[in-house]
Amino acid sequence: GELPKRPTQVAAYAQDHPDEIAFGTAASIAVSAQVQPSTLVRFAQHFGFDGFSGLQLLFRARLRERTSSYEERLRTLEQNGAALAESTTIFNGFVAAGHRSLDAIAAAVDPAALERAVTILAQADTIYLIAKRRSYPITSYMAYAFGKLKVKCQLVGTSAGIDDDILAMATPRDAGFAISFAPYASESAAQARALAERDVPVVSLTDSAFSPLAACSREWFEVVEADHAGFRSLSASMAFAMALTVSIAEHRRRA
Amino acid sequence: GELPKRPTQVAAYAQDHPDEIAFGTAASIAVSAQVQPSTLVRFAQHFGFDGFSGLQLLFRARLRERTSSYEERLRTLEQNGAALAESTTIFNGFVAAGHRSLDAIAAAVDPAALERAVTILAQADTIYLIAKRRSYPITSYMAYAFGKLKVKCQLVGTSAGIDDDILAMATPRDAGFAISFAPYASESAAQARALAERDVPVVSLTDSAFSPLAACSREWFEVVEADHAGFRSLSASMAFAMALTVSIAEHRRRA
DNA sequence: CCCTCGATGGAACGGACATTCCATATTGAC
DNA sequence: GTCAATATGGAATGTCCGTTCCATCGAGGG
Repeated sequence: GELPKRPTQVAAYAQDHPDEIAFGTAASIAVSAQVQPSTLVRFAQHFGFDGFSGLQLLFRARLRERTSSYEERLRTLEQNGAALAESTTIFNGFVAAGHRSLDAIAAAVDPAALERAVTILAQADTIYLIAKRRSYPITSYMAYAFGKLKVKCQLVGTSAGIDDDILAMATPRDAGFAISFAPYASESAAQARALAERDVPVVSLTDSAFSPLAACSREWFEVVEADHAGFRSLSASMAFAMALTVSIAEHRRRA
Repeated sequence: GELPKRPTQVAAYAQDHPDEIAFGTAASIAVSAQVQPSTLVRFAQHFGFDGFSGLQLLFRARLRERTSSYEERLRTLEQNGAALAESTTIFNGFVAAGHRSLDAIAAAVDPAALERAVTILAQADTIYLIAKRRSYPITSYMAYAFGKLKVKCQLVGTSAGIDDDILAMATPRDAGFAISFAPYASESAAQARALAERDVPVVSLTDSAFSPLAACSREWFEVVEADHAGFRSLSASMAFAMALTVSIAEHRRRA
């Protein structure tokens, strides 16, 4: 609905700074939003609240629910710690690790670099997916998705022996996507380097700047998977891999 | 460090109800924690704050950071909506889908059922992992992890033809773990049912009670993966699979 | 051009709040 | 057992907050 000038100003401020509404005082918010405290009260009353405090309660409740979703749940569970079955503790650990990993990769990925990587791979004739051991499930899912999306790709690392023969067919018009985490499978690094030396562009996903993959890649991305009990969650890598896969398909569809 | 009685009481309350500390007033918190308001002030001052308000500010800041991690980030990004590269939008979508999936599975898994499933699989001689298509990466990672953990398992669905021969070797002393999502690969369902009919206990991960897997499983778990652009994230399934894998290994180690 | 009605700014008010202070209780040492 | 030091409860206090009220402003209609 339409509102007069000041109320509109308040509404906009509330949208942009919900935390401020939740935590601040009417006076402090009034200064920030450049209105009078009385305007805040009138604004709240206009929406059926008794006064500003009522509206503030709503914002606080919303904030409470937000956080109480999984962190709160974990905390509650951890309180009963000893009483919990070991499996549940482990499960919660992996769920939490997944969340943390996703947060980490969301913060780490540079949008511009991602766009460049998508462009490189979208222009490739065939995409060679290189991964061993615990990275393999990721390329395996990518291969499945690429198949659905009608993007030509070759999964490397599946059967013994013929990998290098397959990679030998790659030309500069193709591209490689390599994944390797510490301790880096030397095979993957060698294969990626071999492609790079023959001017086949390589994009990679790894876990540090010291990875051998970083050195031979046109674009590379860092993902630090939070681990639990020594095993990584793969949640973040999966999300990234899927984003890359779908983006490539989209890029091609439009081209 | 050690504290007198009332301060300890306050500390315990603060641990259990951080939101209350953040939002409430000294008076209301005093009632909830069954102490005097003055105790709260003294407690805060004991930790170097000017008064209770200082401590409250800390709790509010903590709450702010929590929520502003990924939800806030998404909101900020979405505001610039059109200006963003398509790849970044897709990437954010998958990260968000991952978070949602993890939240969903955390809420859906029954700890008791998980513990029963772990017990079943831990007692198995060999664990047969059944999955096709987009579920395959999950069992593929499980097979890798089981290998590391020295748990005997057989990955089914990898090479053509010999699957049924491998499954024919399963006895009631073994167990099966099957994953299938809609549209259910009929092969997986048939293989799981075949095991069940020969009294081989089966545990499964699927996405609805109507799944053919649910019918033939001793224990089954529901995971609804949030999707983006038609592709599921697998984040939740991965977390669950890893929890199951590690729990089984732990269970065996102690037995 | 003037009148009316809603919007706005700002001062005044009442209440609730955090804080402080002091009397009392409790603990620990000698 | 006594004393000192610390912890605790509860009332008093001064400040800040949300709210209300009123004067002024501006827009739209007659």
